[in-house]
Amino acid sequence: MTQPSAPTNEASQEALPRQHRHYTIGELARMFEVTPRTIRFYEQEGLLAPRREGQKRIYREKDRVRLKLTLRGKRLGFSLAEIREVVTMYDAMPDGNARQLWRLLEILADKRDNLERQLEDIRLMRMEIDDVDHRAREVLRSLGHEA
Amino acid sequence: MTQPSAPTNEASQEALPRQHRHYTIGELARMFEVTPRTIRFYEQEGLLAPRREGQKRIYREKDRVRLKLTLRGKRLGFSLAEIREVVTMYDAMPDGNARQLWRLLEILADKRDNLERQLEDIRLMRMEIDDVDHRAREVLRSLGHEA
DNA sequence: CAAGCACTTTACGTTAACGTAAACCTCGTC
DNA sequence: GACGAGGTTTACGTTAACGTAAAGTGCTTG
Repeated sequence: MTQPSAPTNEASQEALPRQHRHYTIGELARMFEVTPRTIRFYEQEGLLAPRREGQKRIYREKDRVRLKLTLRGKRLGFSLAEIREVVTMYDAMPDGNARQLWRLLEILADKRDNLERQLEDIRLMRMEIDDVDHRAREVLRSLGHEA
Repeated sequence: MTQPSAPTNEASQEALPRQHRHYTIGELARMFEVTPRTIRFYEQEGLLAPRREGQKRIYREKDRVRLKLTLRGKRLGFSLAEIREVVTMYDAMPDGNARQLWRLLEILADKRDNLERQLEDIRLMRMEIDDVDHRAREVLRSLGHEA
């Protein structure tokens, strides 16, 4: 219904080893179900830095991973600023000075704490949900009996 | 350094069974580390409905629980609108019609899916963090040796 | 009784994270 | 050569979730 044939760039690269693939903004957008606008915005916010081929943005594997991590961070409620802080420090690691590295460890510990609290929150909310679910089914059952 | 004595309302109720306690907006705000403004905002959004005593808002145990659940939901990335949908349906449960109840079950299943994905996200992000942490410590170690 | 604290309403301001629109290139293809 | 599908920049708009400020009410305490 969509692509009759046409060996697109997208398809033609499918067999390549991931490391050497590159992506257009549209491809990435479809992969992660976001809009190109979002991806450009992340670049503007310093989270991505694709190469250019003429005017067009070319994303490499590294960029794809960064986008993936960014979106995961978002789903967990981190702000773009927080995410940027980590990823940029990560990139600056090899030649980073000790102070920066300690700061990074600090941030990481912080994130970890955050995750632990989220785990607890999830556990609790699961219980609540199960409870509400149970009650709702009870009421439905009684409705069925009286009807 | 703060309260020399003064048996405040707050303190005087400390021994009461939870079910009969009531709270001012300021108390709740301190308990959950939010501002009164936030609590009023949640009321405006239909998440809370405290009784009034004259002009002042009086929160009962039920309100406190709702606030707690609301904040937990927020930490997990749910919007106030989503949270409201669940809690209002929960309250309407006893006399709710079947259609509403099915809708509720639907929503709950949805939330559960959401939580499951978050669990996976947390798992993955933990691994990433551990990895970065490890690398950072490695670099620090090497710095120590060369210094 | 003045001061101070906690509460109230009203209303405008702010920030993050994009959405949306306009106006423009640049291909391949019919 | 028109055109449609993708890409680009620039710029203003929008929404959620509050912050903040102003101006007033009511208690209780020195």
